[in-house]
Amino acid sequence: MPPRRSSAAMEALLDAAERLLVEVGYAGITTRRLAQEAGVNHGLVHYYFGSMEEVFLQVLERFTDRLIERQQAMYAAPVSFLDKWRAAMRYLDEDQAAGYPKIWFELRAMAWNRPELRERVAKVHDRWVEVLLPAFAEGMAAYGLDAERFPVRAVVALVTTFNQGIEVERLSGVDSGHRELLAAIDAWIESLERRKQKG
Amino acid sequence: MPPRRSSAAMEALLDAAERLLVEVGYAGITTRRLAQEAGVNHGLVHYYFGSMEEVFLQVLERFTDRLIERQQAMYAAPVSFLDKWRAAMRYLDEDQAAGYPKIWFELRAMAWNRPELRERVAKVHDRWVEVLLPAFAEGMAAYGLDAERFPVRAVVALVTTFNQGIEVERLSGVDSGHRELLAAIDAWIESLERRKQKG
DNA sequence: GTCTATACTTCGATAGAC
DNA sequence: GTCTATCGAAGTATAGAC
Repeated sequence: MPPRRSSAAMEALLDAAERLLVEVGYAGITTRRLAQEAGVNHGLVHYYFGSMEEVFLQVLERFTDRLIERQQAMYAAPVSFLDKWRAAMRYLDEDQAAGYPKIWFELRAMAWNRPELRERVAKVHDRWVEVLLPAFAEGMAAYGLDAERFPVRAVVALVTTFNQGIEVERLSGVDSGHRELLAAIDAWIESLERRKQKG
Repeated sequence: MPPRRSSAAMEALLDAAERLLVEVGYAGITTRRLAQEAGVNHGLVHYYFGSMEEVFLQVLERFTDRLIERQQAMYAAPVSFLDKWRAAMRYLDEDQAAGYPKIWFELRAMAWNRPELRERVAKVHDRWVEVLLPAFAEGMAAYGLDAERFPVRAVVALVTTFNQGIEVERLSGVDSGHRELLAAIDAWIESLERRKQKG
């Protein structure tokens, strides 16, 4: 019977799975290749996880746990909304450098065809929205934006969708207009911040 | 030697591939399953296409050709920008009903790990942007929006990313804030349209 | 053009030696 | 816990009958 808590081999396999998601995508990961990447015997994959299905489930679980943690930490900082925004946009590039968007969207693409995984992805999104909602409500109030015409829920939906859209485009090798868009938004929020400090 | 032009069996296989992309995703499509779904013998898959690789390539080619056609037709109509926008947003739901976003994003997810396919996806995006750019330039000018603070390229990037973000969220079973967001945008453009007709 | 039969590979998974 | 050996199923692809 495999241990319920982590061992060195288990962690090595989960780490290897993330690397392979970046390198070859979920469809290209086999038990043998996974074991090779992790530097362990392929028999251990089944010893520890029982099936590939379970491997992917635990990869998703571990990755999203960390994702939520980072999201919460980012918006918990007691700084201006502009600074929170800029920190979040910085993460967009740092995450890309670390390969996180590839990992995340490979897991999500896999989840499109597996209800158990999709449910988990939807829950992670809800947690993300829960973090963004109060931050943006506060920000919009501070900047005196009309929450009647642009409900916070709508603004947050715009932010999550545009954020994911940027990442999806990048995964396809597209980044046309991204720089201009991020610059325009930054300048706009900055102008709101200035107006606030003046008035 | 297989024919270069289409035959009934070829079309049946390409149609079947699209259905299977919706039903099981690209990773679940095998030659045998594809042939079964198309109602033809699995030997024909290799007779006509030579390999699964080539099947997917032709599915992508055919699907994106049609996609570009529809995009061009939609924005070519000689109607107000508001009407174009509403037509495009209507397509968002019609396409979903037809399963197109699932097909499209399955192909794109596959392309994340295959440079030849990714290049094609990037080209399709460029064509999309080429359609949107003049339409939005015209719209922004008509509504008197400041193209200095919000460059057309930035606005178009916002539209493509938010559009794809909505579809990606839907594929994960998420649609929180989508209704509110689309309603807010529609109301905003409508107010611009009214202001234009008054002044 | 269409179908069957089959070669060959690789997969997930298990059994059992160590 | 780790490794080797192996099973049975399923994959791609091809050869050849019809």
